[in-house]
Amino acid sequence: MTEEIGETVRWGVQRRLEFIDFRLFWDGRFNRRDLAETFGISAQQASSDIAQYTALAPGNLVYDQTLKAYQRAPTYEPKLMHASAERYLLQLVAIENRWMRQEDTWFDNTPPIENVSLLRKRTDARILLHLLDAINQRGQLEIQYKSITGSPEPRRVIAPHALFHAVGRWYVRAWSTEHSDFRDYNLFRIDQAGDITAAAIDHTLDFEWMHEIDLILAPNPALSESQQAALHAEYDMTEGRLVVTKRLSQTFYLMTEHNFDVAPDTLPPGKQQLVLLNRDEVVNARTTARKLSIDAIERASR
Amino acid sequence: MTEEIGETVRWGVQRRLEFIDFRLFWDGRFNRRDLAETFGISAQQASSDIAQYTALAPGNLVYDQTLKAYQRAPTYEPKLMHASAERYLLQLVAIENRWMRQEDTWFDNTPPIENVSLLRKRTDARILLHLLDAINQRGQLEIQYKSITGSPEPRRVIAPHALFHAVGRWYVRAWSTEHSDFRDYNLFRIDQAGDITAAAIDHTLDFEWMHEIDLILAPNPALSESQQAALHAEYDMTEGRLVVTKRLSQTFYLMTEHNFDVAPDTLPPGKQQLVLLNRDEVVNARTTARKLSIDAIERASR
DNA sequence: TGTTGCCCGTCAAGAAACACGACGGGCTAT
DNA sequence: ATAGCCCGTCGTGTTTCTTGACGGGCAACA
Repeated sequence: MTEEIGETVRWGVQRRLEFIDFRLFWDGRFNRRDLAETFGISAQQASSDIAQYTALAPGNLVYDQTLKAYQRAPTYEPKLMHASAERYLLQLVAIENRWMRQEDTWFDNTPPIENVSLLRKRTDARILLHLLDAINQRGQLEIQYKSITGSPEPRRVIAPHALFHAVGRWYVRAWSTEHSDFRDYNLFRIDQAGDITAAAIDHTLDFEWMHEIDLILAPNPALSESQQAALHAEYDMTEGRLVVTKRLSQTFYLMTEHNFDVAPDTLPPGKQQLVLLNRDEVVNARTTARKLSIDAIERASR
Repeated sequence: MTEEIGETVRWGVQRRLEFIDFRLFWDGRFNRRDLAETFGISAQQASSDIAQYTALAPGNLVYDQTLKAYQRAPTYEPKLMHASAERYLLQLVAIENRWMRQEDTWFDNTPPIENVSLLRKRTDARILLHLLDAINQRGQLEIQYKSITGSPEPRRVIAPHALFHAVGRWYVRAWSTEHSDFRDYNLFRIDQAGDITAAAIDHTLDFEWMHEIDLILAPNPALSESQQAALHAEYDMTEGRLVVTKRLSQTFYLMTEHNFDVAPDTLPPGKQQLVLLNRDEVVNARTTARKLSIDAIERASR
């Protein structure tokens, strides 16, 4: 981004030109005052920035004297920002969920937007920090964990090696010294994290994580023709098939999310829009990798 | 953020001090070179920035001559950034999904992180732009829509008034002129958007959207004691209950997401971790609001 | 029909930030 | 021992920005 327009302009100027482009794109209008206030510069400097932007992209904006604001022109073309709808929407959700503050973004009036999911507990940044440090240093640390499987002892020592996001939750993949096993820990359930010490485990022995498999998906044939066609387009399938490559340990979450773990005809087809064609292969590969991993760990510790 | 430390420092300097804080917090280390390159400033200027940061927070960083990098000191306390774990994680997902570029963030080496969900089609930023303009102008526009219900005519004229996110998808709430009805349209399924004209509908007649209801949730009693306790903590319940207020039209998605629309004992309790205690009340309120809305629209159009 | 207020723009002078060049010190690898 | 790369600092000149002053256009108010 910094080098695209000209090497000559400084970083701060570049950001302000980008701001103009951002506002024109999303809001369709902005003020000299907006520019001056969000960046803490004088009105004169803002004027000169606007002049500079106009020189770069003459057909992008028009000053409306009645509205007292610059407006997006019909011939507008984004010049400095690469508009990503997902990024924009993501920021709005982040604002609504109080993950970011509106002042930290460039939005003026946030459009009417809502997030329907249930708000779970916030993840503690310091705990995440400890986990990341442990991953980078290949270390282990003690955590306090509220298990849903009902394990009575909340304190465990784990050696994490990766983070992942599945079904709306964050997990850390880690070696458990108590269970002599690689497991997934829900970040929301970790209450405390202790100091980091050296870990003895080799993470490449986590075969369920290291090995990947192709999941072959298709629209549920119980759906109507047109419904299947809509899914075909939404998931960008080729010839009625969608092949995604995932780590073995992560296939579990995809199967949960899309109800592949429920027997057919138990649920209405609307709740099983996709079917997993090679389900047995996936499940077998997962259990096999688990066995091989346990054997390899056993051999390594001897 | 801009005003917290000192009114005297300029916006650009503030951002660079924030960058130092960011890197110390998440990576635990940074270089003078990192600072100079990400902001396009000279090494000398970077040195002076580091000196300024050190004056603000003396106990936060230590220069390690062997590593040739500044390191996070044990007494580190965040000074300029308000660390939000969710924001951090969100950015990493955005990078992985190509919604943002790594150069646009302040990350050095992104930690091992993955997103397990199926990648759906990208939302076209220009379509989102048209929808937002229509919402702001209270206008209507023609869209091309791939319906999953199998409607044969893909072109519709809608008057949108809000966006929302549910179960991993984005929807627009809009009046449909063909159906004389307020409906939800999946953003992924909108292929084209036409020009905006004036709309004739009053959005306050969308009773299913305007009216809210309390959903009373509890852990599934079929789960074990400790499993219920874990859910209690994760959702921050009080006395075994979680009350969330949602718009009537949005309750549908929560019921889908948490399988409240499946009869009890059909699924294993692990797939119905929460139960909706006032399910009948919610469903009745929804259908009643729909009837009232249709009547009111009919009266208004006479 | 002025008057006020709030936009915008521009010219000129001084302050602040920043770049460039040059120099010195410390560590590591060859 | 030499080279290379990291850090810091002292000058000097350039760019950016601020402050102050002035003028024009539109809308709301008496």
